[in-house]
Amino acid sequence: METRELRYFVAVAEQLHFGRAAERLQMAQPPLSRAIRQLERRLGVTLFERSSRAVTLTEAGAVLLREGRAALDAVDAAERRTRRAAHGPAGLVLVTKAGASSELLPKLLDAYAAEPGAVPVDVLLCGVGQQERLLRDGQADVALLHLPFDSAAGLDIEELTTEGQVAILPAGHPLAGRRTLSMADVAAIPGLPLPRWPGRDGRYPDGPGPEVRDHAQLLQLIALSRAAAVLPESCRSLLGADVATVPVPDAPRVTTVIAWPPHSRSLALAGLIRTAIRL
Amino acid sequence: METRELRYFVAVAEQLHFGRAAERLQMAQPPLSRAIRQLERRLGVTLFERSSRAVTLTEAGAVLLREGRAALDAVDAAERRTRRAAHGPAGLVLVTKAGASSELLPKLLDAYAAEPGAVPVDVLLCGVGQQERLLRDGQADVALLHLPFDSAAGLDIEELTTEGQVAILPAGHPLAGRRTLSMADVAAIPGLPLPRWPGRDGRYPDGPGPEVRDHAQLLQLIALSRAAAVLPESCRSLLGADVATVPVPDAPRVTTVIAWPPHSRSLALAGLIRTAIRL
DNA sequence: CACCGTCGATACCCGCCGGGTATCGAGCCG
DNA sequence: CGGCTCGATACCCGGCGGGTATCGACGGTG
Repeated sequence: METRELRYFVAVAEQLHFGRAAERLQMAQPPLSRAIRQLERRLGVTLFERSSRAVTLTEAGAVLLREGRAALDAVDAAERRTRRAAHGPAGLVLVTKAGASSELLPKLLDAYAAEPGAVPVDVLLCGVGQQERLLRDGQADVALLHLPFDSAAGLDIEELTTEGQVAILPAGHPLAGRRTLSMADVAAIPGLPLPRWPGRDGRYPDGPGPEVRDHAQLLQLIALSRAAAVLPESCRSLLGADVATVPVPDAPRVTTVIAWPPHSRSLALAGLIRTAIRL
Repeated sequence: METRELRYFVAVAEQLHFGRAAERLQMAQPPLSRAIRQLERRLGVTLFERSSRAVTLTEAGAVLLREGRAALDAVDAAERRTRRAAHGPAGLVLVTKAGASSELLPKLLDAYAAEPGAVPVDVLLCGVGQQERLLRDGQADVALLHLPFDSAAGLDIEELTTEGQVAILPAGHPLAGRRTLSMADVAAIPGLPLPRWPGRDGRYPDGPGPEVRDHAQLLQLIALSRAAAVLPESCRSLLGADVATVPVPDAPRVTTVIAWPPHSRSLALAGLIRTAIRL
């Protein structure tokens, strides 16, 4: 299977529409149809059920979509890492969620920079749930993840810290004076729904809360009395006076881990991980 | 980057010889040279240092070799898993080292077969160190690994059992009567060197012992008084009267784990793993 | 019910690129 | 200095990837 065929397939499988997929691929529709047919014939597998009104994935097609995305990521990673190995021998890219680990990250960067043989570290801030993909496709070398929110499947990890969670409420809200709250309390606050985060596939679950992509967005909504949230304690350091925090003892504890792609073979990366573990 | 280019590159990088690589790829040498040049131009990276006497990998080339192999495995896995999803909706392939887990494996298979909704499980026995690759390129769904010998990098695992190790000696050897032996004792037996197992890259380390690929081979060599070995206790069940065992308390304990590729989404696999954990 | 719009499939054409053969040229050897 | 090895270059050809034009099946609609 050629990567070109895989890219075509993924485009059609995501759009479920040959015309739009062709547009996205900057080509005409007939050669795309033909390429998919050829792929199906070579694999000996039907990937799509087509009618003139709708295109749907078969079971095998769903498997190829998932596996094919991973394979394309691996190819992209190979290309990117090769380019980086050639041009700058130096530099690590660390990715984390915008607005998370605001205490740990500067400490880690400072401590690592003080090590002998440290290389420059670029920090890449991304939306929720993007870290894993950036690691897998070679745009980043190492990530800070927060279990159990992020998935560390297929990555090597070391645990760094564990912390409890606190409820974040608009300043002056009646419940803001409470000593503690339970998850059930927070979920049931009238008029302040919990936000909806994007799932692994980038889609949002159904529900009443506002859709959010990062912490800045969320905090603004809370300050505006449009939402409440439960976040790790360390978020407190970047909160303003317009929100209040209340401990939530029965919320799951959050573990911050440092994660990297398996089989990484870089002295610089090993040094950064060693520094992180010692913190 | 197309997979064709990657396959060409990997062939040349492994042979370090354009002529032989072309032969292996069943093509003529000039188009191969041209393809590699094009790849280098498109990446903007020199992958090989060539002289008319020798071809060597650059640093960037070494990166592309490692990453490219992983990417090709991912593409192969996508193809194989798609075919299997289409043709037989059923069946899991479990891979383990020939001659290992001889007690655990039948128990696991029997217990799983008794579960409601169990699917047929094919058992694939392979040489040492091959399991990880078979999982990654889609030929197998799940593996039994033995830490710390096997590497579980990039796989999801659950621990099943932990056991000590015993020395395996020819029957009648003077040391066979001892209550216990230390690692140092075993390593220093005159005339009975420890065997050499293949490393991650399939090559054998230098040293005096015989090169072995699986346990059957090893046991035969021990019976012939050509080697001694230290193996997990559970190996005892498949030993004949021609060898003797002596516990080695200071040998590292061996953990048997069940391992599977991350992001696996199969009910059958989940059932097998659940059964294994309950054992 | 006939008309039309949508959308994937088919038919057909063209130019590029991947693969072939022949040959060159740089090193190392005897 | 001749000959050998081995990668690079030159040149040719056929297939395939991509384009346009068109068909045909299916629904929605006046």
